[in-house]
Amino acid sequence: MRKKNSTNSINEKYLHERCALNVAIDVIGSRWVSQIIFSISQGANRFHLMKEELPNISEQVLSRKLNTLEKQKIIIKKTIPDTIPLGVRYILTSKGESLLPIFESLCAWGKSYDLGA
Amino acid sequence: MRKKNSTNSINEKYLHERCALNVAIDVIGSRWVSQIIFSISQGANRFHLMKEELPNISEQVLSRKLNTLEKQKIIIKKTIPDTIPLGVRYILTSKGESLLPIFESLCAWGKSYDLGA
DNA sequence: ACAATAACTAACAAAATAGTGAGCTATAAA
DNA sequence: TTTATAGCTCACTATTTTGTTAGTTATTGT
Repeated sequence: MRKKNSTNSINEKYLHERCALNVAIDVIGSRWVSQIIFSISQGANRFHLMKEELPNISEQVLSRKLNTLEKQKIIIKKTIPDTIPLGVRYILTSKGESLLPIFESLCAWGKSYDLGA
Repeated sequence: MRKKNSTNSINEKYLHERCALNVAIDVIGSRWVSQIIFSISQGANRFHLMKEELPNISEQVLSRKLNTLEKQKIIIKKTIPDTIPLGVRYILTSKGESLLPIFESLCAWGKSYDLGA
């Protein structure tokens, strides 16, 4: 649980108010998140498919990240009718989709950085 | 100190190898970092100027972030000759500069997200 | 002598994030 | 009846990141 009045929280709030850049970074800046969004965009849009795509993630962590992304309206969770056991599909919202080109820029940046350029 | 063989570290490495996007996110995804880079780009390129720009940051944290950014070759530290006490100026490398347009995209994204669009 | 400034670092504590292992619901197939 | 699948959640520990407090070096101004 987050402490509402820790300096940590206060600073987070300060940065969010200072510039929306910090809001964006708090959304995409934690582990697995960008990879999950990318996986969904590539069709790995169900829990078990993501587990295959990201073999090192634990179910608990995957579940937490998906819940957070849902709260942030980056993804929407839809149950798939008439499936047994009941299936769930995750869909990117337009907000989520609009991150994809930014991910491409970051990826390109990271590649040239890796090469020491 | 980081533990080299924690699952945490192993997963970090896995993600870096998987896609350079994750490298980029590890660079810009921690607190204050984007704001520091932006401040330098705007001319707040000395320790005491950054403290003014970011009144809530502690000196220890600022120092740590600057050292990390230097190791990552995002910034370069230069002493200013003939200043007393000795001044230090931080300069963005081309790698650092090339983050600025990405920050703008993220900022724009964050703004529309804030508005609930 | 003492305070002030610039630019830190060290030792530590607090908070937050990431990961572990078990368990749950429901159905159906072997 | 046990096992399997899908999609989780709970209580917990480990690890990492953030923040706190005090102190350092060197020089000038009072």
